[in-house]
Amino acid sequence: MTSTPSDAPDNKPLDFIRAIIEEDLQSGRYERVVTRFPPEPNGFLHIGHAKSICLNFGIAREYHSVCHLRFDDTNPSKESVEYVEAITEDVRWLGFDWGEHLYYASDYFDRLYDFAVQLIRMGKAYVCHLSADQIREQRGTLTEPGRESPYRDRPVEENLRLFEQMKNGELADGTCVLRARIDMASPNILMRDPVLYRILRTTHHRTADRWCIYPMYDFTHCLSDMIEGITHSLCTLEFENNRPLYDWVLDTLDTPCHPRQIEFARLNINYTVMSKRKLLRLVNENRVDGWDDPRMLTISGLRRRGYTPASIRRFCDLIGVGRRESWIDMGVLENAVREDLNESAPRVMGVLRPLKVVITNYPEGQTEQFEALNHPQKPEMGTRTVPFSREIFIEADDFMEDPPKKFHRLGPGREVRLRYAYLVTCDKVIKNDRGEVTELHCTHDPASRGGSAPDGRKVKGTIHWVSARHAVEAEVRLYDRLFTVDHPDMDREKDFKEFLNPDSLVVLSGCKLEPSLATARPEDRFQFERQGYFCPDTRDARPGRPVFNRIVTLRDTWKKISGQT
RNA sequence: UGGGGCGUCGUCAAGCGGUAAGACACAAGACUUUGACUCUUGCAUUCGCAGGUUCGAAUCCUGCCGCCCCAGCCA
Repeated sequence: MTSTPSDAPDNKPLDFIRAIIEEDLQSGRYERVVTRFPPEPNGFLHIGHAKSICLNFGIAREYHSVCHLRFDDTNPSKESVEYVEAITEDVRWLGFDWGEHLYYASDYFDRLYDFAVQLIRMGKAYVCHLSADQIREQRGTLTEPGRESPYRDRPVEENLRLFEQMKNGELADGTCVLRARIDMASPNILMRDPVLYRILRTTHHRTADRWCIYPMYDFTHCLSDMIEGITHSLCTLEFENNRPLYDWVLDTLDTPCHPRQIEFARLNINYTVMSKRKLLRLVNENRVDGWDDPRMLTISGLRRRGYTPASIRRFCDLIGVGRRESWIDMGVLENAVREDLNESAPRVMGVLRPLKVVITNYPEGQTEQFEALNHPQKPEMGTRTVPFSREIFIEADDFMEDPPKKFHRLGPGREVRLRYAYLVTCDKVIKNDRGEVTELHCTHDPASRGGSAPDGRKVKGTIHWVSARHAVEAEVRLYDRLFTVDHPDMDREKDFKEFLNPDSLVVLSGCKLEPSLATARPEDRFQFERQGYFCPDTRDARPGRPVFNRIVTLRDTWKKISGQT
């Protein structure tokens, strides 16, 4: 086999992992590159996993190689097929393909058992009857060495017999464990005779009740990597302490290859929580609408929210990979979708908080069709037709009774352009008994048909509108960050749920959308001009009852100028 | 106070002895029938701190300081 050159763009500096891989290929340490993404099926994938997925599958792609999808399913008490299915779907949706290489650590249970027996035969593992508490107690502390187990020097034959009894279900849960025989005085606590197997009578989602002993992570992971011929085993920083053990197992056992573990910093994003444990709590305690709540940074949540796979890949590309703990600003993620959707999303008009406007000098009963660009910068995306009539809706925010000088929109006596339609001037403000503006009377300039005046007068403001008679009524859901503080799970006293943002979801009903939106399909994404990007909610939208999710807002310079929040 | 890591702009992040890339954010301006997009310009005399080596250091050496990880029969 010959080494395969990377396809990575050479205009960009290599991250430290790709640099190591290049070295390994050049030095001949490895002849090819095989990676793997090894999720435990005990929860849904989130944006942090996407970083790992893009890294592992991305490297495989660059080296014309493969990335295995392997479920690390060694703890049946927390795992289930539902998670396996969700994870599979998410990885595929992100745009990656593992070909034939779908594996389960549980597929290796027989071989793992044999490796354990081998270790026992070598005098490198023993069955320990100490209780969990006793093991902990004898493990020592960060500064004191541990004490050796009284069972440490059991004869090989006895260990073999006992381990077989464990496997055969002759011993109750917790009776004993299989431990590696390494060094109770090691400064690395993980090397102080770590547990390799425990007895666990729980039905496994794949092997059912065939096993009542299950291998631990440190024993399983390195051997699974080895069995699959993985060359570079990429994981997060907290596994750095496990690397000596990873290497010990593979060095001690007679194995044909030895994958290289490389650790990188996990992804942190502010104003959210990332751990599966915390996400699970939000789900279980009904603080969100399930794992795919559009406010959650799970892959399924982002999908339902309307994020594109390309935007998530782009995000992972932007943040890079390194070894320092870092916090990425939520804005970077938002920027990645905007970048993608700005290119691809057709533009439409939708009024979220409608204010009725009557064009008093426009003939009653008349309708005109205006041609609107689907994408002003991309004529190839075509045009559509938008109906106009005497009564329309505009955005309530686009009118101010007493506007400041810099406000370019509508106000009493002010003229504004209705996008693609006419220039209109506000003549009259109608209010209810509470003093709230309920309706506007305007006059249009018939000569400004299409939006520009023949006399060339400049109108600074252009606002969007929807014909009242033709409007599609819809529910629109506006999302904001789930938490009010940048590091919700780093407060010593308060639980992270105390920082949930009560305004993270705002449901608007009675929104008025242009008629073309009546036929929106689940995969469609639109830019509601001047508002943001939106998509139909895949769970709640029904024919005749449209529901749209706001994916992300547009950048809003006016908000900054006016000092709104 | 054991061991393993990490410290370059507000946030990410290049740099690997030759005199601080880029991105986001921010600021100013241009353009604009989306206050969007796009474009232009500005934004670290300085690389956790202190010494040292060198003609020359973010890069090498020494010593401090700060932060993260490890004492699950979780992964």
